Formats: sequence, C-alpha cells, structure tokens
Amino acid sequence: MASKSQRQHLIERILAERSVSDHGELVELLAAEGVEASQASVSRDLDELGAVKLRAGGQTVYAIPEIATQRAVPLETLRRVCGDWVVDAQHSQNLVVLTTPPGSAHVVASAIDRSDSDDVLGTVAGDDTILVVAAPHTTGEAVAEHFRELAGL
Amino acid sequence: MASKSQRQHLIERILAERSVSDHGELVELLAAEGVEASQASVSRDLDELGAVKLRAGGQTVYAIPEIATQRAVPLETLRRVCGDWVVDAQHSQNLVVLTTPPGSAHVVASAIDRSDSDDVLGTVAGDDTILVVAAPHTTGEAVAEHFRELAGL
DNA sequence: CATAAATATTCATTTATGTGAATAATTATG
DNA sequence: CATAATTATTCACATAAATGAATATTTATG
Repeated sequence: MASKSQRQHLIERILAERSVSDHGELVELLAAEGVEASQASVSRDLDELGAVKLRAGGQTVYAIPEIATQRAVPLETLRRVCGDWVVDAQHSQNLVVLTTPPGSAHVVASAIDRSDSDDVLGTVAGDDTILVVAAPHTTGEAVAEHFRELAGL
Repeated sequence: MASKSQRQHLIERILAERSVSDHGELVELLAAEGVEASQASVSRDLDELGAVKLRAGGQTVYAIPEIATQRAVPLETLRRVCGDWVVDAQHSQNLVVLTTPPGSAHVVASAIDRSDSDDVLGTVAGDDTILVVAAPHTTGEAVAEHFRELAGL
C-alpha cells in the first residue's frame, strides 16, 4: 500500500499537471499510477490538502491554492514537530519562549511560521530558543499553553 | 497518559540533571513527575534516545551523548519529514536533487543534516530544492533511491 | 423545484503503534 | 564460573489512525 502522504503528494502533482473534474476521475488517475484509493479517501485527501473546486467556463477543476502549498503546515504536522522538538514553553507578557534541543530551533520556528496561526505574529529563532510574538487579541500565556498542548508538555 | 515524546523529553531532562543508575530508578523519577511507565518502556526509550551507560568510579550513570541531543534525528523522524515534504528525488553523478513544496527545503535539509548518515556529506538548501552530496563510498543513485524510499515515492 | 450527479460522512474493519507483564538474554560481582 | 542484578525482547493486548463500502448530504441541472 502506498502511504497516505505519498498518495497526497501524487494528488498534488496530478492536479498541477492535469484538469481533474471530479473524485472519480482522480481515483482513476491514481490507479493509473499504481495507487489504489477509494472516492472516500480522495475526498478526505482533497480536504486535508486544502483543495478548491474552480469553475472556468462550465468546466470544474480541482486545484490546490498557492497559499496551501506555499505556507500551510497542517496542524497535525505542527503537532508532530512540536512534540519532537519543543522541550519547554514559557511566557512573559505577550512573548513566548520555546526551548528546543540545541540547534533545532529554526526547524520548529519554520514550521510555526508556515502554520499561519492568527495567534502568532511571528517568530525569531536562535540555536535552541524561539521567541514567539503573540498577537494582540490573545496573550502570551494562552499561546504558551497552546504550544505546551501541541508538544504534549 | 503522557505522550511518548513527552516522556522521552522528560527522561532527557532527568538524565541531564541527576545521576540515574538503573531503569528502576528512572521509573521512580518519572513517577515522581507524574509520568507512569514500565521498565520495558524505559528500556525502549533509552534505546531510542541513544542513551549510553557510563561508568565513573564504580558508579554507573545513564547519559545522552552530545551527539545524540545535538545532531541525531531518529530515522523515524527523518522518514516523517521526508514523507511530508519531499516531492521528488533525482540524481546526477554523486549529487542528489530533492524537491519540496516552495519554502520547505531548509526544513528538510536541516533534518537530513542532523541525521548524520554516513552516505551524505552535506546539503545545501534553496527555496524548494535541496542538493545532497553523496559520500564517495556510495552513489547519488543509491542515495536518491534511499530518499525516495524514505518519502514513500 | 424535482431529479441526478457529485461530494462528505458514518460505520465497521483493518493496520500500525505503543504498552506492560513475563521472560530471555546480558552484564556485573563474589 | 556461578549467581544475582540488570536490561532487552517477546507476547498479548489496548489504542489510535487509516480505509472502503454504504449512505447521507450537498450541489448542479433541466
């Protein structure tokens, strides 16, 4: 069985190269690449990939928005990254300090940056420390708690 | 239940702070922090964390080598990172070109750098492309195939 | 607005992962 | 080298994630 992520990458590539108008067609194209999947799985995949249905001149076509491929890190991924690398999460005022193993800070910060949460204005990463600036509408405390939850701390 | 990664981070912290001479002691220290775990789990954790048993003057003490905390990314983690972000892996001579979604290259390259494989001399990451230099004793083809396997491609 | 087509969701099942108890294997010690 | 202490592994089980078939829901179309 092909892995879920492999299938989803393949879907991304297929959508970038061809026009796909419905789930059934995508199921067939996947099968042509040797990947078996049901319409139900395709539906879930498109949802998880953030795919949208475009209508251009009577034709409907699925596509993955730039914003989805360029930025969005799924919450599930952010959770894994934080679980793997975030050792501690403290806060002071609207600033959250995340601690990671030495040298790992920028990996985590990059994932956070790409997760485009409304609660985070931005991050700055050192070697084993990340400063996370909480947005005005929330608090450092709440954001720190959020990261502790993500990291399983 | 505390997550596995939480428990393992806690073990790292405990070992950094105190002298732990056997699994049973570590089980107790974990319990004192509110984390229940059996000796079997502790054994597996220490293995996965790359812990070593040091002997200093009759005393035996567990520790996690610098190389483990600073560099080693577990194969399992590298597999997840590649599965999530590596879209393609091609090679030419001893160079492997990995393709990722835009902006994600450095996340993957960082994980590869920290996985200290003997087969990889080093990486250079752009925006959506990583150059991986294969070591002399192997080939770009073999390394590319390795990454395809990791990524589920 | 009725009907067909397409898509999302539920449910049951499979598969993968994590776990502790028991035990095997290893390592230390007299 | 025998024995005790420690550590790794096996096994059975629990939990979570992924999946397809069936079905409910939504969307398009005459």
